[in-house]
Amino acid sequence: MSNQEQQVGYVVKQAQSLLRLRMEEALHPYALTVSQYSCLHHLLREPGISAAGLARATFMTRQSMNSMLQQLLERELVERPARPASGRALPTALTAAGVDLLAAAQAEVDGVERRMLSGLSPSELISLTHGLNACVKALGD
Amino acid sequence: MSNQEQQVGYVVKQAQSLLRLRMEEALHPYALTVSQYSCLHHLLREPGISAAGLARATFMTRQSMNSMLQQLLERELVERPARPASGRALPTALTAAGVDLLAAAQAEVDGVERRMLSGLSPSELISLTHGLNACVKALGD
DNA sequence: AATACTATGTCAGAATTCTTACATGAGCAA
DNA sequence: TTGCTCATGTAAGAATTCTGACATAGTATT
Repeated sequence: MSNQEQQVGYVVKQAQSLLRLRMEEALHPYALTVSQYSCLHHLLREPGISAAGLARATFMTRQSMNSMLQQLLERELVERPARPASGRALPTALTAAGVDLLAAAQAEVDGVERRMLSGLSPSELISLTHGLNACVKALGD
Repeated sequence: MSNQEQQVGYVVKQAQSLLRLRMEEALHPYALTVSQYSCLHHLLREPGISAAGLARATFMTRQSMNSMLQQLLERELVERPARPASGRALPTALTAAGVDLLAAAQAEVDGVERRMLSGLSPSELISLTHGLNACVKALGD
């Protein structure tokens, strides 16, 4: 293997790709994509968020998010009011079915994350998180 | 911000998304997508590789890679023989123009990577790489 | 030799996501 | 008030990537 591929950027991409693959496998029984799971996951923690805010939190465009929310609405996993109370933002939240499905799916995804970190000591995990956050900060505008 | 989002998986995704965004910006003047750049980058280090091997190295399907190679062939940045010498694999390599474009683009991308790592000490960088590689290993089959 | 298995390339179509564009509502300043 | 700016939602279309399927070539197995 070429040592150029050991550049940090490549390893970040490799880790993210593999994590996504394992998450896809874990979420398959629940008929959820990783993007859909991320959406539900964030909705549990920030109910009433707008689609645009949700898109920012999950690194998508607001157009893609609205497209995805349509599917989740049809499956009755999320709900939105027909009209905004004020402004244009439509506050989105999980339904009871959405909460239940998320809970089941999250148990699987948590297992994937535990597997990912299984080779790291607590101090190594702290170093990893610290390093990644430093990368995010340095790349932020 | 919810502390659940501080899970390592989320930070990995955040770092990768931001890195991709900065790379897109850096590559825009060269009319290269990040995927195309990754392809050219790997071709420099492993000339004669098959499209399927290239796909594995860049985390895509071989169908997508062949689709992308068509564009790079039309731009005469890469070249492939019309018929395989043996077997089915078509060995792919950079053209002189591909080497030149890659060199210019890589200078920009290297700057992005330096920026990403600018807040890390040498030992922190080693810890980060070590942690990411441990994640990859643990998630591998 | 005959068969099975694996890897590669390719085709067709679907799914996802993005880009571009426009309309609407809120806040702010002149 | 009027105009400007920003954020949100939405629509239409393009671009990218994936899934499923099939044919071919090499290799291994029986």
